[in-house]
Amino acid sequence: MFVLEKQRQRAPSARSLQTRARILDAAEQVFAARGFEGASIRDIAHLAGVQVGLVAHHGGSKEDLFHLIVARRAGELSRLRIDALEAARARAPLDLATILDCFIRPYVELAQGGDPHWVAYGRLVAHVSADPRWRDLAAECFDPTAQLFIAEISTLFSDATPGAVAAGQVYAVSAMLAHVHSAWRIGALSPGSDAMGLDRLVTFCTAGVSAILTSDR
Amino acid sequence: MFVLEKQRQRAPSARSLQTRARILDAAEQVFAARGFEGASIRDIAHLAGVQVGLVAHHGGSKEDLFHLIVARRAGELSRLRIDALEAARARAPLDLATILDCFIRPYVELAQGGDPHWVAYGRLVAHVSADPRWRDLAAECFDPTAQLFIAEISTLFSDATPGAVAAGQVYAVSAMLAHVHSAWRIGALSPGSDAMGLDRLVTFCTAGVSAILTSDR
DNA sequence: CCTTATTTTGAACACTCGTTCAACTTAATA
DNA sequence: TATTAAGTTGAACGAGTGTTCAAAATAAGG
Repeated sequence: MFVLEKQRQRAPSARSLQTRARILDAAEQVFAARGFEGASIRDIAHLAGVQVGLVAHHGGSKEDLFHLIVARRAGELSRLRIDALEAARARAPLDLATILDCFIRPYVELAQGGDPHWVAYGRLVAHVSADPRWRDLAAECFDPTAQLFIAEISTLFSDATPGAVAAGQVYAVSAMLAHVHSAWRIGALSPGSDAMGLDRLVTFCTAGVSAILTSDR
Repeated sequence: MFVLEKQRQRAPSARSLQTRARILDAAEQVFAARGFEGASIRDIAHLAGVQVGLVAHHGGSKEDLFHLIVARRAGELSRLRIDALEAARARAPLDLATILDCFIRPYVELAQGGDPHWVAYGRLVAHVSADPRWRDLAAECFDPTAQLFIAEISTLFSDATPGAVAAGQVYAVSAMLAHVHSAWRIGALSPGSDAMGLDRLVTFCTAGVSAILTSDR
């Protein structure tokens, strides 16, 4: 899984870093649009404007590249969620709605926002979450933060089963992904911010999780 | 999309029907396990024990075959859901929990039951629901029944926005799929029936939908 | 500036893919 | 039973796949 790279003897040139970024961005777009199997290295190379061989040079194997892309923005997403949680905690004692809002809102706003990078990354997260093939990758990139929120909820419902809290989190995450991915099913979605739908989603998740955790003891 | 077949002049032989069934069953397994892109006609042919050419003969193009497989059991799933709804209506006036239970329970029990056909079909439904590529197919196979349940919920919450009811349905379906597909994330799942987890799922969905529809007016 | 590590090219390799089809076998119908 | 529609085989087709690599271009470090 992890091979130790040969140590560099020279700093990478600016052009090399730029090319690498173009390849990773292209991979992000293509993986998001077509999924892992549907994406091809040649599509990625073409979108990045480079030769096919360069993709392997900068991204390793196709699986390595996918891993790289998913891990690249996971940290920032986690940071936004945790920052939101800490900011909310500084304002007032945390309740369930606030905790779930801090977890859900950053993802939805990024995935539905104007930045194509994050829109693509949002789809990528959904792919990773849906396919058991990426179980380990999801565990590596997203579980730590999810565990943190689970712990926060557990302190709020101290007599709830750990399994019940975990179930609530999984259901909430699935609803969050459906909110972004299956928006067309719900109705014509106004482009740009859709705070009203987001509030509705948080309402749904809060009530659902609350019902699970108060009936389970 | 639809080409009219040349009219048959002879009844299909028993062997032909048997072969066709083996191919469709094999396709169901392979599509479910690997997704549309990941599945190969050769895998399907090998699992069915036939030559690659026969798959095209009985199933048409790969996309035709996928369509065929998804549509094949959609009717029975719908019938189970609608029968459950009518049986419940005959017992007592319908409430939200009962309506959602009638929609969710047949799918979960089939997808988690002992029949490999339905286990595979459960994964297939998740694939179709997750990928916007199958938007029309999902609309054809699953929307009519979903609309029926949405209408039932709407009569219960007469002053709720249609969009809010639809959102609740989509969130509930996503939680249902996550319950079956991401069971490993929630915890070690006891093999066979898991009625306790199913009740928890219905509790979650009922509370979530109820919260949406009573806060939205 | 020179050396040489690194990046980039361009092409090839060894597959797998979905689809097609002539030839052969099976079996429904008359 | 004879006819012949339908089912089945086995192989090929062209296109596309991820990956590899020698050679050329580039640029960092001495």
